[in-house]
Amino acid sequence: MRNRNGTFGVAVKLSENSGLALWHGVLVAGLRGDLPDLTTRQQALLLHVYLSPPPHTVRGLAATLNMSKPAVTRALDRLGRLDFVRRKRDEADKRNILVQRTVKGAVFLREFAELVARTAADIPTDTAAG
Amino acid sequence: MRNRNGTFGVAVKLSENSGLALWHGVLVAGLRGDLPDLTTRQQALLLHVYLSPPPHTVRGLAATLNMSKPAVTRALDRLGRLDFVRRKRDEADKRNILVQRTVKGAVFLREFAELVARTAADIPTDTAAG
DNA sequence: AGGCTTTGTTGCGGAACCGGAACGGTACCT
DNA sequence: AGGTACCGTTCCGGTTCCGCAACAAAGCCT
Repeated sequence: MRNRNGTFGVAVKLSENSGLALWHGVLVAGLRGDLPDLTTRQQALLLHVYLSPPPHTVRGLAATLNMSKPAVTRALDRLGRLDFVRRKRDEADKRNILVQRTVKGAVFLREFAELVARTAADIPTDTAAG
Repeated sequence: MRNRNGTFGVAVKLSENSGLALWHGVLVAGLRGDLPDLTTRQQALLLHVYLSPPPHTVRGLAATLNMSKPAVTRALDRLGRLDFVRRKRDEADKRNILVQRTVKGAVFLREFAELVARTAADIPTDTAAG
């Protein structure tokens, strides 16, 4: 079965109500936990850097994430302070900044992924087939 | 099969990587769309009101969502301005205010749920069993 | 009635965020 | 070398958010 993004695989089955419940559970668990609370844009940026193929430039991120360049710069500042992401000058074109992953960022995302999976496991499927 | 929350049903199967991909996809789609961008706490509050059984008081919400009372009040102000939620004095104990759902809020949440489901459908399962 | 507790709201200072515009640094082009 | 285009950052003004503390209103209790 071919998915819309062009890859192959079995689609994740998730009914609408389950999706809401999942989102709810993860958000609440996130607020309880001591993880740093990131802005929606910061979250999106972080995930995008880790889940989309490089290279990631400021301008590119701003375009695909639909935010202004200054917003991207500031988000990188914050994520950099948290050591979740790192800036590196592009030696080929020294105007560009390449956003790179870090070990600490990978650890954080793995923990977050476990939180999502754990939350999902607690949600009963209402109409299952989605 | 009994879930941790006490209800019955088949658990949502979601591998860790799929969870991250889902979160990423929804966040990015949300930034692109014209939906009002709510704070993490505002999202959590809204979802909690709609997915958890009433009654919902300010103090109760503050406790379960782990945020200060003023933060709840202001979140209610914003969600109320958006007509996603409504305040109602508790006639039994006039100190309390009961947070109630609205039609517009329900519509918004349904659209959001569809977005989640649609995004999930595009994610190939990597190791399927979660 | 008087005092005490509880509930939600508001004031206040501080911090974070956003977008538009201006800026320095780099690349390209003639 | 000079001019132009592009990239990321910084500056600026305005908005939003947060928590703590103080507050009015309502209940409770003797």
